[in-house]
Amino acid sequence: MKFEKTLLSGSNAMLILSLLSDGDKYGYEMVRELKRRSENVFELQEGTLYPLLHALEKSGDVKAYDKTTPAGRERRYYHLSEKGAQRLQEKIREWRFFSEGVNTVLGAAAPSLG
Amino acid sequence: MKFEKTLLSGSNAMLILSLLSDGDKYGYEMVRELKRRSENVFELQEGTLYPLLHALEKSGDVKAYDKTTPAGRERRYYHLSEKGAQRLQEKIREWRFFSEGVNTVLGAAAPSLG
DNA sequence: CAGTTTACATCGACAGTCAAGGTATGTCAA
DNA sequence: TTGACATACCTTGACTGTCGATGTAAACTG
Repeated sequence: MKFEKTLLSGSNAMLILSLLSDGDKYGYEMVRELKRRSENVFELQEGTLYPLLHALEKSGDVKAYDKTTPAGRERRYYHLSEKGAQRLQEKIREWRFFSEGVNTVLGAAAPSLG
Repeated sequence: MKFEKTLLSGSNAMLILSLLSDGDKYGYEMVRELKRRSENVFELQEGTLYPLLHALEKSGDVKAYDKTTPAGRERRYYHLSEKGAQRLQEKIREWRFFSEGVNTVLGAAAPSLG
């Protein structure tokens, strides 16, 4: 099933931070992990992810460091900072507030929603 | 409480259609009604609403007609078409699918969400 | 009769996302 | 060893949705 990409707006940062709250990860890994965790609902594009990671790094929500695998492959890992963890909690609150608001409006018009 | 405006992206059309599923309404009315129904969570801007209504009219999801109040005030009412009603149902499905996806990802990282 | 509310509308700017493309290296099978 | 594919990072230009500001005009209110 597909849904409008625009629904995603603003939630990607939250989802990224959420992934990182479970342990340090590198970009490419996040794309797969997000897809896996959401049961294929979300397919984060790299063109969205990398600029987002850079922005999160700049704002201090994540810290980046490089690491090379035994095989010799370079990876850029991201670590959730204390600030980022707080930001995640705030975003989760916002999300719940927002989604409940939507459901309230929908429920008012169509009580059979469930 | 505030939340990122960008979270709204894509959901406004659904909310508008939802309002209209409850009966014909004019623009200005929708702004107040949405605010009321969502318990002040959503404050739809007129600069967002009117272009959106025009787009929905163009796509055939709503039909517009003019009506003058006894007081002499002109109003442009919008009526949800059959096509619009179907579109609303589709958008609601998308929304539920999307929000459940988000909650799944958040839940995986923070099981204490409940 | 001045100020506020109602009512519709447009404009320029901005943020988030995407598709497409670019670079480079490791893996694996023919 | 060559060619295809997966990994891994990144940038660019375009598009969409929203916002804030602003405009216009009529009706209500003190």
